[in-house]
Amino acid sequence: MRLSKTPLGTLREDPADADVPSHRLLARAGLIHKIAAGIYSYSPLMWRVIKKIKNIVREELDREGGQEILMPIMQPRELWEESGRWARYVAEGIMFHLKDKRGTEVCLGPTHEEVVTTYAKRVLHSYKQLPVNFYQIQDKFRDEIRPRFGLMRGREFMMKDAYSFDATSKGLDASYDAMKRAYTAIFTRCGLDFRSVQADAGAIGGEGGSEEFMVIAATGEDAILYCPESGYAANVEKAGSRVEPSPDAGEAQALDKRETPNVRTVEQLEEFFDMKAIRMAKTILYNATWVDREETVAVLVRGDLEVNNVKLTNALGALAVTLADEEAIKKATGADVGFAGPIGLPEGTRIIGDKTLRKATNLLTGCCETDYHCLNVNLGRDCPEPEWHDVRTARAGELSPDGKGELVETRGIEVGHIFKLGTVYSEKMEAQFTAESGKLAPFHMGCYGIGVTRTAASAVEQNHDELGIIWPRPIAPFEVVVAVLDAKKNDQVELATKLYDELRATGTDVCFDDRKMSAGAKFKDLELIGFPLRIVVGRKAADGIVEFSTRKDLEKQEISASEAVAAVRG
RNA sequence: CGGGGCGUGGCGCAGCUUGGCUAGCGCGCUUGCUUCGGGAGCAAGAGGUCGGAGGUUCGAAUCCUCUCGCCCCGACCA
Repeated sequence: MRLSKTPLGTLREDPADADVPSHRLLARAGLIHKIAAGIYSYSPLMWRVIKKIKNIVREELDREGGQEILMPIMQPRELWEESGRWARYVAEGIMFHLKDKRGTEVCLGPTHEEVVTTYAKRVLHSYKQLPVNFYQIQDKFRDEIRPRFGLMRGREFMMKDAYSFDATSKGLDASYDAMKRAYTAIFTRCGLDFRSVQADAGAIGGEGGSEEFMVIAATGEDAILYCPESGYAANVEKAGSRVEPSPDAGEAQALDKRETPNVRTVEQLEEFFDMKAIRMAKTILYNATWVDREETVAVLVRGDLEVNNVKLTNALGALAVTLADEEAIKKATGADVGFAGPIGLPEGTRIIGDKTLRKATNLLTGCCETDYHCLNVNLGRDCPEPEWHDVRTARAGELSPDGKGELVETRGIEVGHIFKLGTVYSEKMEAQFTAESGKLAPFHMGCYGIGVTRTAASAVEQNHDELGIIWPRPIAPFEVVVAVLDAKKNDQVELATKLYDELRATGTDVCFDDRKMSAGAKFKDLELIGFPLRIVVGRKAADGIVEFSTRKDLEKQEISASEAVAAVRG
């Protein structure tokens, strides 16, 4: 490709709406063009990047036995009623849906479990056909509450989604492991620094394990915790840890109500009673939402710890939880904010207790009365026995759940997510096959996603400097650029053209910067776009000398044209 | 959805508070001459319903109302 013939559209200034590096640089380099919030066009060069990522994905999935298919973007409501997800996705406002002129409802697919399960049901009838893994690379649509960060969180984006069908859960384990291998190979080949972590399965649901593949980057939207000693790694939404056990407070003693005027926070209580937070139980009221109802629930967590919303949502089996507002708190406790406690809540209020409090005795808590707290509270004696769950947020510095070392925190961009769905969808949608026993059995399913466009953005997020993008070679728009510095000088043009032709002839992924422009501007453009290797044909062209450099270190080497060819290919 | 901010040639912005004549600046674009290894100089040009609708006024980018869009901060996901 001659760069004189492609619209580069590089910008000298940062676009006003971009603030993370990948968004800023992709836009400045002219690689993406915004059409609406979270909706982009890709330039010819960007499309090459995406195609390269797609090809790596294809090769590695095919290697593990994946078979590429293509499923529709528009999906009928009935299908989503079968799986029971229509209401949830509509309630969460995450799905684009519309009616056709007859009033039939369809959605723009945010994911394809329903469609693929229906397909599998039609074409897979016997255990002899299993296992099988179907995948597609298709645009996905999600009505994100807040699209942002350019390609990081779009409303229309490109995703590879794969679905495995097995006869047994053991088979599913093997299919899942195969995908894990494929994902590891894919992100390694893309040249990314990543880590796989245990994850929450979220709205996709399912009964089995789930892991996310995270590209390590400071601007990542997810916090992850890992243990360098044991290799344990998890999204904070999911992460467990070992914390200092609650101190032994002895046998239960008589409840002791104390006046605590205007003492509302854990810090104030520590001072007022000269007692550590670890001996207290915070009572936090949440408003939880289910498909058909809303309810205020009380959550008890040790004074020195924090509640994890995702764990709480899962514990309740709710769609979502939000902190109760002041009005709701007053209504539920009959007291001012800061005095909620397990004692004195309305009859029937669900109380969730974090497991760290299970054996604790003689706690300090609120008691739903303004300006009072209680000492020697014993859960189950002074209030109904809480439902015990792990609803606590793990933190860096705490011990890994395996006890082998301390947890360290870092941030990551979720580029891949693999799930064991089990039989949830196949049962709901009656997707069955004839097993070896001759009886019908539901498929054991797995589902596996890769954000293709997000992967491209994360590569930029992880590989850039103040001058621009530094594409990893396997996914660069072109691996090599041959640039004529002065496109009006015949000797330069001749040598450069010869080099370009020669490299092309040997199958090198090379483009030719034959644009007539000043040298400085040309360098800036090429550095912004980020081709990994550069051959500059300049004033020494007559002697057959060119300049070779890599985008990464920009160190220039004057070598002969033939040496340059060797350098590129070596 | 709640809170904050912004819509002015392709991009980045000024002008708006205190209405006033042909709406400016930088980048980019076109043409010519010069320049030619780190975003060149000079000259001449092209390009704008000031997001949209309604209103106030002799007069609106500027004031009022409505509306659409975009960005940033909070709960979801690849």
